[in-house]
Amino acid sequence: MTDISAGSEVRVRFAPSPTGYLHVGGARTALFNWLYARHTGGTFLVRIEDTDLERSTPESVQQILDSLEWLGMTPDEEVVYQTRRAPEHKAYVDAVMASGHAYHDYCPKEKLEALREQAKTEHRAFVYRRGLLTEDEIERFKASGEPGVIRLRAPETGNTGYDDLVYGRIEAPNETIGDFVIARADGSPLYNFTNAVDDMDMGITHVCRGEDHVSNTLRQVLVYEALGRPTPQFAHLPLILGTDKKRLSKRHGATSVMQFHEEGVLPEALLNFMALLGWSPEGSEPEEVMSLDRLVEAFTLEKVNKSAAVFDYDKLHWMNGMYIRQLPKEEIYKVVVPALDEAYGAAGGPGDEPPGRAQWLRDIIDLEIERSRTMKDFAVNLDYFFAAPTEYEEKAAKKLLSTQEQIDRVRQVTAEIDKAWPAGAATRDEVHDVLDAHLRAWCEANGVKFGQAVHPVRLALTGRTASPPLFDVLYNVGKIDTVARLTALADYAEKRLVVS
RNA sequence: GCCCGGUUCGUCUAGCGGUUCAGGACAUCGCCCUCUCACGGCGAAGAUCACGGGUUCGAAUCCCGUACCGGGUACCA
Repeated sequence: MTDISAGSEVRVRFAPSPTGYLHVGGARTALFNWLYARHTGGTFLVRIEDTDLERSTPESVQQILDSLEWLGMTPDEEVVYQTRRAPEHKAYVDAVMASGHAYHDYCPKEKLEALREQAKTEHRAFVYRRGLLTEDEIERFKASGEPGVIRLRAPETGNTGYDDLVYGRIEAPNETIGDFVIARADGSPLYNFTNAVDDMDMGITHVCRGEDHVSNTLRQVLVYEALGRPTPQFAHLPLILGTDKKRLSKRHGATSVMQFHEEGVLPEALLNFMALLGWSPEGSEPEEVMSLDRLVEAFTLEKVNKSAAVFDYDKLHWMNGMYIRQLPKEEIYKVVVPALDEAYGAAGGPGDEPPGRAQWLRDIIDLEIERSRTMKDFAVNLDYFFAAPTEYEEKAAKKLLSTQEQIDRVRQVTAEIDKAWPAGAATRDEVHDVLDAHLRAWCEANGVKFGQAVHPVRLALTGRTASPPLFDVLYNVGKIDTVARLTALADYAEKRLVVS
């Protein structure tokens, strides 16, 4: 077995089968291929493995391509579709038949089943070999009209192996491999054959894929050998698991790339996070938040791990928050303004008051940037700017508004805010500073703790106990609404008092 | 069953025979900042390096075995 000559230009490929959307496992595989290509100045290709007609769909193809594009990993050459390469596949099957490395096999499924069962009870590996059937049997099966499959004739002694760039030497005795099927009875070729043959024709130098393909790689090495062709380098990547250490699936949360998109995860953050699943940069000082350029620069196959990694949504969201805070504000507005429009329409806002709704939207978005972990958080957390709260956090209401004294103070604070609010077109800072100073002075004079005065205001305006700095919220809610909301809270609290 | 892998804090990981009674990050908890939350800063807790044998003056690091987990063993990919 020979390897593709070192030094030639790197060509890698991502080869998904279009039987569903692109999930994080596939996306991580694509990313490692893409990073490796960029790091080495090589070429990144995509091949759609759609030979399973039963399960492949054009929708899946489109979804996978869309997802890759969203992540910014577009192929450097035209996408290859396996089903369009049927003539080439047939030529290779013919070649391997002609050279005696493959043969027709007429063994019916029932007999195979029986053989498998028997092997199991004898604690042996089941391996199919030419010669399992007598000439008589072959003739009889042939005559029955049952179409035969084509099997590759595998060596019976010695070992087959290869050097995995991640796992090291992988080797198995040939007596455990057996003659495997390379083409169905209808002539259509199977994965282990097409995969190897297409990689040859595409000039792939490095096959980088999930760890679930390690065992099959041995079979593919046999295909290369049967064809007398050098093998590419192989690098297998550890699997990605869910929190229960089982293979990541829908019940763990989002698994499809587009689902992360919809949930407001930024592509850069997803990429960064996925890169750290099974890989870490060389060097003594640890890096976690890494730009795409930095990832490309630092990425090597040598630093890929062998063991499976659990997908941690918390850490992804933390990292996404980091990326949101790094984003230029304009980028955030571009996404969040339309999201707010969609969620709330023309509700709320400053009306015709200067500086106008567009600026108002930007102002309130600014308030949530350091508080958001996904792009979706904005619309959820800014709701009170678009409509007065309809309910108040129960625990806070009980604590802050259970005595007449407390309620009276809310009314006093309301009056003070109303009185102190700067007239005319004051800026946010002016409003903030003036109200802050006035209320503090009032608290001082009346022996009220600042927090005591301010907490009910927050509850009145937002319905919650947590929000951006209160006077910034006030500014964007506006004087009239602020007073109205405070009055509403006091009325509500009084009603509760009477009832109880 | 057989073949092939994997196993360091809850999670992602650093570590590639001695400078590590194991470092960082997320999550958790505490303190600071502070009108709350968040951001930021500081700190705490958290790993007998799956287990058992070797090799060695010395092992998370090398070797063997066991356990557990995963993959393959298809006319799926």
